[in-house]
Amino acid sequence: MTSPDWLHRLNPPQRQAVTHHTGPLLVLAGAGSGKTRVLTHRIAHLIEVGEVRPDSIVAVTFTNRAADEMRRRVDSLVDDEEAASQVIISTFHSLGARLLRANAPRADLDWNFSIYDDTDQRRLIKAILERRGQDRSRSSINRYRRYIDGCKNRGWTPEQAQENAFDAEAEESAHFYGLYQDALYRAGAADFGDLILTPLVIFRRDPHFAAGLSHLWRYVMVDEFQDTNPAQYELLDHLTTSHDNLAVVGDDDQAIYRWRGADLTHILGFEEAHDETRIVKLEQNYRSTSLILDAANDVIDHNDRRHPKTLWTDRPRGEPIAVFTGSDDREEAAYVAESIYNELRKGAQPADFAIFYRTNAQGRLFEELLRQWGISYRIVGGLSFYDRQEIKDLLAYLRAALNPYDDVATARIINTPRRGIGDATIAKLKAALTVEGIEHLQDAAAIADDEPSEQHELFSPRSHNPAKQQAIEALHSLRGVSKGGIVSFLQLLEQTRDDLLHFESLTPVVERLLERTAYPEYVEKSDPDRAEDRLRNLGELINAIEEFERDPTTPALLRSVRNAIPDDVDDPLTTSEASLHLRAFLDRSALVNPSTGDDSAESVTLMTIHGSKGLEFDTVFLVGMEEETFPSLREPDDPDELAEERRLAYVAITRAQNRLIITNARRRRVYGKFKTTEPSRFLLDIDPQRLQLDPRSTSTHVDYGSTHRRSTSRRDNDHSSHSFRSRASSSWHFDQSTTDDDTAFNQSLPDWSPVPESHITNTSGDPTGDDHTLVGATVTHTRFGVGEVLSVSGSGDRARLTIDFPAVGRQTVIRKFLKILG
DNA sequence: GGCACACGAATTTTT
DNA sequence: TTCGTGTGCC
Repeated sequence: MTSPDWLHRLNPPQRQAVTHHTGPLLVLAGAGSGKTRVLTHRIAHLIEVGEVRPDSIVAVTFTNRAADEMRRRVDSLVDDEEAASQVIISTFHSLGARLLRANAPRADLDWNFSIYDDTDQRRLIKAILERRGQDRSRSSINRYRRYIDGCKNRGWTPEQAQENAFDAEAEESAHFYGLYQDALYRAGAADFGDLILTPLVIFRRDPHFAAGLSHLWRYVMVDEFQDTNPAQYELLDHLTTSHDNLAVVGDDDQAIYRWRGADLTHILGFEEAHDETRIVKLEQNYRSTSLILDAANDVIDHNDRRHPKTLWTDRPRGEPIAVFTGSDDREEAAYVAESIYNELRKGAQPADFAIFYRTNAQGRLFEELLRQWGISYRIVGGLSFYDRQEIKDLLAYLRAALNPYDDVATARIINTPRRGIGDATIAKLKAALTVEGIEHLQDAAAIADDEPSEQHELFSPRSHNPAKQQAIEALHSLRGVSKGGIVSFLQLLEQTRDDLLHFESLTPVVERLLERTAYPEYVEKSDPDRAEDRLRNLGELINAIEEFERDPTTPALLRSVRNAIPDDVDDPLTTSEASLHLRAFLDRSALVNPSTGDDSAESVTLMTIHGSKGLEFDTVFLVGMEEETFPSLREPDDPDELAEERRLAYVAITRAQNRLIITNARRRRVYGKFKTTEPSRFLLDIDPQRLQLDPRSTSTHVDYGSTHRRSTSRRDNDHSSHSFRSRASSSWHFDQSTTDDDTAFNQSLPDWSPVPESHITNTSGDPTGDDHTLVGATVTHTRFGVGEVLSVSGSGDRARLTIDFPAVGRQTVIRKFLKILG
């Protein structure tokens, strides 16, 4: 077999990594050094040169986005389409889910087990605390949740947790972990941690099983290896028992998941743990200008305990890093929005821009301001589509139908929409769960629905305990609305199960469910303000299901799920076509969260820094660079925590290809109250030579950048003024050709009203003549409603219209976001 | 049983 | 600011 023609396009170390087929391989890949490139090319090389079976290659990532990206690139790189599709590319969690789905009985799980996300997890913990009469405050729930997750990340079962508990508190927590695990078991459910831990437990118990799997999957690759936690690490160990073909790629400087149990020693000690490890260092950065790279190094240099490496680039020095300090967080956001707006006018593409913040909550303001400037954006991460109330409700119905043991799902929707099952009734149902033979809410509901005589026969002999007897009688005593509600609820689930048996596709099942529950009507009545949005979400869920069923990769997925079920399983709810679809879809919805907003390439990206890892953008705005916000230190004295925040800053900076703009604000609203801030130490770590203060900064804390040292320090004492005087520089987003920006800012900054018109007309570089024909027209806007046009600047789709909306007052909106009624 | 209201608490980061 | 929880009333 000859070398593929793409081999010469790789640099020497990349080529070394790609052509290394067997034995352990550690690729230390600096930011922007072609990490994904190496992984995908190595897969192609294994197939095309090594003549390795494609289905013996497993590539594991941490995020779905990374998995999707890798899939896309492998597909385009490998000539043989069929072969490419057989390579397993998956996140750790999806891989775990897949293993469990195919081997549910080994873990003593029902085929239809549910996957609990952290909301479900919290609800379950709360239910246990409730049952035990313990404190069920949020902090208590979170404490247990953190503890349990921590154990699972370490690969500890409740027994191991007990063994590792060295004080009373830990013992108590470990005990609770056991109770929690029992409850999960009874609910036929696995939480996220179990997706890793349970396969691990199977492997430990049955090494032959693990060995068999490792014979099948002979080439294992791991992306972002620095983020593996001990459980994942052990899982990899089992998967490679019969060989040591483990290729890991990572960068210790980009380890940002310590809080999720990631352990840096895995990558730092890989060489010692694996004999004859081949180490390849990728040190040439192809992404960023040298100045950006230097700034990143300024920040990361403060960390010790790193793999020694020097990242270099032959790219030009590039533009200085712009720094802007707003007088408050709103001004900061306005600055970013305006800067992007100006660049777009000059012909830049929205997709070139990204805004990175430390916490999701910071995104809101940027969202608002971008919308005001008529810039389309998308938010990646944050509350996911599948986290929305209406979506979770509908999925809970499906889960409760598929898995009657799933009490968290059942409890969620037993009275949603309202059907007369109130707190008192639910308390009666829960009270009955203490009786043997009644394990689940749906059992209890069924007893309430039954005739008393039958039940007495069934349960009386066993429950002499008067309290239990009483619990059952309480169920039987239910009458009227409550009883009716229970009857219709059970009927609803039964009908849905029936549909699952009789339909080939999931779509009609869900449509009929929506109809039967009258959920849309419920939304309209209970939440008229947001009804439109929420109904659209429900529509999108149906679309997502349809799309899933149409997806070309779905049949293969379904086949593997179906094949895993032995022939002697004849439960129709497990084997029916629609239920197969449902399980696969639920798994996916639990593990994948799509971005929200305008998802086309035509939008600016907003995300947390964590979400940005692995991505690159022409221009990056790194916002909120203040102490407490970033770094955000829970334990201010914990050096490890600070080191991780520093790596986070490093990740953020190295995402930028050509331009980096760092912003912060002098004061910021936290919980609705203003707090004054200090600049981030990470900003101060950057050599001022590389920075350039944007002259529009209304104030600044310190001397960033030598050019402006004098003028800025003077302004330090000038907190009240919003004007800016220092205009010496021509930073990239400052259009010097405009004449009265000063006035514009002076007018616009003191009050935080929508950006005034004067400002907008000023920034239009080449006025094309305003389209006044629209003045006086009636228009509608999706958010603001109907309004009347007061004035227009510009023409065409991009024209900016100032409109009087009776509902929200005066707003300036881009033409293309409006519908003109006449 | 359901609703409206007031109060208090809370935020990293993601599968 | 926004969320969830608890209270009191119909």
